[in-house]
Amino acid sequence: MNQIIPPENLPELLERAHLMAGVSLAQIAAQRGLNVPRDLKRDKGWVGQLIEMELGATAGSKPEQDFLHLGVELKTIPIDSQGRPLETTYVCVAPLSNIQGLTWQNSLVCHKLQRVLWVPVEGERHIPVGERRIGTPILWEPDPQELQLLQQDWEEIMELIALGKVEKLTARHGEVLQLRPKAANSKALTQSIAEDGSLKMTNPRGFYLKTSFTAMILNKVFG
DNA sequence: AGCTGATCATGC
DNA sequence: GCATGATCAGCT
Repeated sequence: MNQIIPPENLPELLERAHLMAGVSLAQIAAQRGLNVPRDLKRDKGWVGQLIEMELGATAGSKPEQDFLHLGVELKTIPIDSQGRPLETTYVCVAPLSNIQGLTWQNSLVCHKLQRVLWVPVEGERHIPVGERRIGTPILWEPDPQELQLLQQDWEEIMELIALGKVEKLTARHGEVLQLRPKAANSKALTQSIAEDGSLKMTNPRGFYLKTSFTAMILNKVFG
């Protein structure tokens, strides 16, 4: 497969992203020589990886921003016909042990969300995957209020994790950031802190942005 | 109808 | 198992 060179600077990345606006996923896939899946049931990350490829993101599973040299994290977000998010947005894995001394400022959530390039994509299931169109990209940096909301939720969630109450945390905690399972299935286990401070095993969790929060981000641009 | 918990693919 | 990319789908 022909590799696309990573963008050298931010304007170049934004130019590439803007050129994709209005284009269908089938068109992009054809350029990349890829088949379009009939649905996303077994290809949940397909859209995101397609957009990554087209923008020249360095593929990989490193816990870092997609464009580290530009300080930009790339997120595709499925939207309905009115431009509202259809799904929450996965941010990163949540640390459940060895978290002493971890602060918001040096957390992975804070680092990844410093600057995000949102690429909206039509996501309603009645639209065939190939016919779904890419929308106008949005470069977002959290404003002080958004940062404060994120930090507050993060600190509240991490505090409960530190106290060994991870099992008591549900997706209902947090205003804008939530903790949910993130694993192959519910049998996956990872180390976490127990209430007595020892270690135990629990299901891995991840941080997700709630749709009400990402809806505000998209609305700041499109109203 | 929206949300929460569960799940799918892939490369170490 | 962990981390990437996320969406699925049953339940409320």
